[in-house]
Amino acid sequence: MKKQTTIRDVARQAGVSVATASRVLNGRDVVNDATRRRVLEVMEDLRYTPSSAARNLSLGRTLTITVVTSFLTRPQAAERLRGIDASLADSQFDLVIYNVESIEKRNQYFRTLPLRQRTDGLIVVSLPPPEEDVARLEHSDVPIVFVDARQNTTTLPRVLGDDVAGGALAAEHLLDLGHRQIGFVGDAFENPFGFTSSKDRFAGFQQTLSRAGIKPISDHIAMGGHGRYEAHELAVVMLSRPSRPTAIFAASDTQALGVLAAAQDLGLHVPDDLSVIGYDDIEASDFVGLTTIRQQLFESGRAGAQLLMAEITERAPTPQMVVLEPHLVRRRTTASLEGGPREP
Amino acid sequence: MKKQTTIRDVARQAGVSVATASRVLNGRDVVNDATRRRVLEVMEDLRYTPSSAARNLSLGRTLTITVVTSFLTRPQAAERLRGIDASLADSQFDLVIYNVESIEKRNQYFRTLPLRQRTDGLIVVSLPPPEEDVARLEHSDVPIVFVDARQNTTTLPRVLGDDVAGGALAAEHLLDLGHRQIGFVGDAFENPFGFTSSKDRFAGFQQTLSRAGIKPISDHIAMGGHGRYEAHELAVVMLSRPSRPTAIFAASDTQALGVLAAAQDLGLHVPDDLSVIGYDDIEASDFVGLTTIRQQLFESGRAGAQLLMAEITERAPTPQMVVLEPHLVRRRTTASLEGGPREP
DNA sequence: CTGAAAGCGCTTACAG
DNA sequence: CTGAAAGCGCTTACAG
Repeated sequence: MKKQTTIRDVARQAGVSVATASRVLNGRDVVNDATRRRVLEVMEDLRYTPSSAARNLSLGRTLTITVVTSFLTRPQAAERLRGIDASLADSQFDLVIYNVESIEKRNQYFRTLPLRQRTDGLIVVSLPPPEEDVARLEHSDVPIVFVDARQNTTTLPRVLGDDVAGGALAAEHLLDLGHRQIGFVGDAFENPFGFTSSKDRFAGFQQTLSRAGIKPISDHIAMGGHGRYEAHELAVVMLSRPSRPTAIFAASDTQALGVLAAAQDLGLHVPDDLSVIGYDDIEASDFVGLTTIRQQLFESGRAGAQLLMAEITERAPTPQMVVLEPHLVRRRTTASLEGGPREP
Repeated sequence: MKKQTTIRDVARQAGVSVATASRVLNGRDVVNDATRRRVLEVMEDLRYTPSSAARNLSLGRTLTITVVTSFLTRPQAAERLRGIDASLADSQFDLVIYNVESIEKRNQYFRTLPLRQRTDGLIVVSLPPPEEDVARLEHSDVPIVFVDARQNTTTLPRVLGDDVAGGALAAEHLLDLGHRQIGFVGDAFENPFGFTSSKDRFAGFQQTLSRAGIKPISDHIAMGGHGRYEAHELAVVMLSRPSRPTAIFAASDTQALGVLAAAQDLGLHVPDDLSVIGYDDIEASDFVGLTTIRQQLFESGRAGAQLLMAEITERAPTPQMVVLEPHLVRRRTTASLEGGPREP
């Protein structure tokens, strides 16, 4: 660990003041051309690189954007992150990531992160803040943007998918195909993180069915953990009953994959014996030909980062909400009730 | 943007010097108990949070670990990242991420990152550094660890999977099942990033076949981009030839999924008409029952982070190499040549 | 146990 | 166009 070369070393070697060296470093145009060249040369020779800590302290900013997200490896989170990254790639900001997989971690971050002068902006992905932290977050010195984190009491800028509309889309598609006995497999509505997607998707779904005069059958509604295996088991139970549904809407593609596995176990052919539609459009869905409702994941990350950059550069709080519409992606796991795919 | 409250505000309000306030902040035990309590109380009241920039400058470190990775959303990268994150979660270090999807970005990062005093340590994931940067990286002030980045000329610490052994495992499995006509679908050996996994896996595979007295048939070797669709097309061509192989080893699970799709297109039943084995064991492989060679992705990230932390805390360069062994994961896409699965 | 003061490496208003 | 100097907010050896 040899001693760092500082701007002072550069200045001395180039025979100028540190002020001038700093000006060259920052590309200020007031510097004499010959001087500038000399300084740059010395920087090159000395392999000088500025200390970001010193610069940050002096400038009062960190040149850092922080993302708090959960379950980094879930395809949804990874894709959103990529959207954020893409949007920041050409900026001068670095991306700091906090991955949260427990309530304790979440609370810790929400409590310490926006307060510390550690970052110039915060993007919260898929983590609704606990009620008691909302006020603090709103009064934070640091601009904050929520992505896919439904929080009704806040006026902070946020990017949301319309889960209710997406659930409705799924129901419409199945209704159009002639289905009347339609099951639902999703996440438990109550969960420690306060995720609302399953609940909202179900709401849109249920509403649409009701409007079509279809009453909910409790045997056709199953809820559990957000995993393929949990969904698999739930679906096996549902599909083993005498009056099984002819179609199932799963609150996520991951769960839909579990439903497909259950159908296979039971010797039910998809889509002839059972139609299945998921939600998200993750990569695996394309692999297996799963019909699904696509969320704009990458887009949501990008939009969130852009909102944040606007807040940072304009220094004006611009509370707003961006809603990204879901779309139906038809593949091979849904079909008309009479058999054989049919255009709805 | 109200003015930040600093340690000086705390000191004044508590009636102590900033030195004492700082000692309380850092949990130094030399402080009088009553004083400590008073200071802590004031910090609470003022909602004081220390400036990391100032602290970093004063301490000469950044409390930051930087990860340079590529293709963040590929399941391999995401899982490795999670391993790193898990290992860092309880440390005081923050995780900064650079996602690289072009050669230009890669070069830029390799050139500027380890030089700047921006980070306390660097983990390079899946990105072999260009030859001309190796020397600089080796003499960097910042500890560096490579994960899954094969670089023969460096002595820097690194974590690697044994791709040659993995390729051999795949070949052995297929040989055990009685196959003799075995195809390969992988990435082009030459690629701008210098990825070597496909090449190494092929080497181990080919070696094992040779030892069994099987000569390579050029019609059974296909290489292209790292994508499901590219692999799909290559496999269709290979499987349409009169003398098609009875088994295919794909250099990645993603490509294996393409091969499975090709088989389906051609009406070939897997595993009766064709055995398929992949590499990686990504989540989707479990979904579709793909037999594959598992890499320890999460483990590799964790091991890399641990090596780095050791270097940072011990301040001693401890060049070493950790090799993670691949394992065969048998599922439903490989079977004995005679038909029907058989224990090898 | 506590305080005054120097120092970390930069930036920038103020003079010249 | 350039320099001397103050300041960003913290830490820590040095005295007491």
